[in-house]
Amino acid sequence: MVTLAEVAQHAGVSASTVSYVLSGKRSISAATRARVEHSIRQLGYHPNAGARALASSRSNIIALMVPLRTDLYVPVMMEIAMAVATTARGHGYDVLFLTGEEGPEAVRRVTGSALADAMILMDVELHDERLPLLRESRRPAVLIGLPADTDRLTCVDLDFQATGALCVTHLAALGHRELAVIGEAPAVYERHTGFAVRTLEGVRARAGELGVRVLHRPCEPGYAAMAATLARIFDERPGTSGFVVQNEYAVEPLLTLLRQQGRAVPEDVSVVAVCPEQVAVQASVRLTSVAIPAQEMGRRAVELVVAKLAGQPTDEVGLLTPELTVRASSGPLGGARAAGGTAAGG
Amino acid sequence: MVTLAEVAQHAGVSASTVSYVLSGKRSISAATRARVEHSIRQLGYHPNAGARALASSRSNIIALMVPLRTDLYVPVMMEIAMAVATTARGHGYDVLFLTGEEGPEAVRRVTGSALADAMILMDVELHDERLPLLRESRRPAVLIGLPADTDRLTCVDLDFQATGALCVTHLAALGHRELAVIGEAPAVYERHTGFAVRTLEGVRARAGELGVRVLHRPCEPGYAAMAATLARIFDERPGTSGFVVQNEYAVEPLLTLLRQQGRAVPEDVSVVAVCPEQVAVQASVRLTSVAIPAQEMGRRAVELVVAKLAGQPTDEVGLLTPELTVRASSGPLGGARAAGGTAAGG
DNA sequence: ATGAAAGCGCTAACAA
DNA sequence: TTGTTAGCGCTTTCAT
Repeated sequence: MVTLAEVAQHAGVSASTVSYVLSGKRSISAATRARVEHSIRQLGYHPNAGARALASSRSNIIALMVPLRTDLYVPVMMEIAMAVATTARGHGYDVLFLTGEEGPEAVRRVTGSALADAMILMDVELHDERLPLLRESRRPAVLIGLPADTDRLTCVDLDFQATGALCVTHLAALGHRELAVIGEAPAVYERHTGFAVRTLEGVRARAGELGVRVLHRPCEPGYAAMAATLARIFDERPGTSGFVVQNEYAVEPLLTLLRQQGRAVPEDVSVVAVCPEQVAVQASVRLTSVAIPAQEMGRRAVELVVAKLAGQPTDEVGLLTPELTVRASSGPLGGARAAGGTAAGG
Repeated sequence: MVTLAEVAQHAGVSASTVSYVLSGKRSISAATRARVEHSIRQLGYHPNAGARALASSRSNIIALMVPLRTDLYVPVMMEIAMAVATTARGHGYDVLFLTGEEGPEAVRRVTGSALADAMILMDVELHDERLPLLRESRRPAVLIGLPADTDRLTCVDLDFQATGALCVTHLAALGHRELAVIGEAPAVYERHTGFAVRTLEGVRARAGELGVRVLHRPCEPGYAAMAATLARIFDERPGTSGFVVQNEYAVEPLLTLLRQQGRAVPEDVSVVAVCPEQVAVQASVRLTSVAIPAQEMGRRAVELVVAKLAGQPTDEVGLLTPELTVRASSGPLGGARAAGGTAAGG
């Protein structure tokens, strides 16, 4: 293994000079810098990560805790993780991949051993067990998701409350008075996952303001579960004409079932989804949707972490504003069928 | 930060004793061990990762390179990554999450800096640029996927050649003589991804042996692409009655389109998928499928890496035997419709 | 069964 | 602008 000392000798300078060429923490004459850089390249030198971490007490590693659970939509998790990794590399950091498996203990282990300089946590629950440890620790942390108490915590998330409200506003404007929310799997609500709960709050608040009725039904993935859920909804509220779907695994089953029941989308029934753009666009009916900005969330989380590591102050909570894109799955209540008819607005 | 020296002082022993209690590399009297362990717990000591790595030249980190691309089915990548992470933790390793973005350079950087003790690579291409570097490097590496030349390389993968053959055997046994393979996106073949190419080889070889015709069509994700692909297939080979689908994004579009065209599954057309079990079970028709053992692959990769780190010899190539599970999407050619009729075997 | 001490390769004062 | 040097916290020989 090539060491810094060897580079120094090869370039005919002292070790510290090499170190400073690398870190840029003091000015170096052009000639010296050139010689050192040449030696570095020629010898194929890479600084030893452990030694560097020990001497500088900085590992240049950001830990990312991803949920072990599989009831959330996996591509979103992955997209966030990818965005975290690429953004982190752009700032000179590597990413340590931790699963939720270890639980709160992982926080202790990683901060205690100085394995990582900072942490990013995904899938935060409203009353997450890891938060007390995070607050104690003096290492920077950023949450992707919003817990109940954000005191001394930095968070990034889509504004799901606004998202829920936005969906209702859209459907109400089209004349729909009875809405159903197809939600995540029951387990997601049972463990009080922030985004699911907040969406619902947003939906209910806006529905109250606009005087529309809302029925909420969690839903397991798959066709069978969706069929049962849908049957119960129309049983209980036959007049339901608008759906808000926050469950990627339910989107296609819902569309297929509606089709089979002879309910045309969007002529008879409108559907608005909260999902990644790819899902909305590739569905069998192009979906009116609020996109989940997974990349943006990952990117912002890293940028906040990096800012904190640089000692810059950051906001506690950074909520991204939802944007609703109208596609083919929503239209006015009682809108015209097929081509030709110009639908009258609600 | 609590250091080993502080623990030693607190327990009234020397630093080396504490170190040996931690590593178990020499025998310690029960009394001493108890005192040391008590001090460790009381002080909340965690060994400093950097110092440990420097002194032992082992970081206890395994690097995992995941593809940046999004044309492969993401949940499989994630499941592998999760399995790698949890298995690694079980062996005392953490996982560094690298995206393909950096390319071959990442291999150099990670091995050169001693950031990781070993590497696991996903999404290996037949002639992968990273392989020469891996062979040079004296650090253990395991590939998930099978390159063209496996010399001095350890690989884990599903036996996709056998998988392709198995699908054809199943369909041929049911009497189907004209098959179509719905493949991954064109880009996957263009970059010579091993698994896609090998499946096709297996399909063609077995088809040749059994005298059935095969048409292969790559397919972009989404309904529109699938519709076009399907039209071309029936146009070219109207007698097609068996489908092998190796593209998770195409499964549901295919089933929906067949339904819309009035082709019943499995009475008119049989479908066999190569996909994760979850996809097969949750599809609108429960799919006869060969499961992709993502967890098993991740787990085996780590176990191989750990064995190599321990200096144990390992096989070069470990191929998992595919298993075909018969579900509702495949049946005899010209099989009976609906309930009642007992289908005559092919 | 335990201790003492020499590094591991690097960073960052302190000196010049 | 550059060099000298004292650690960073741990592992591991060498002693005892």
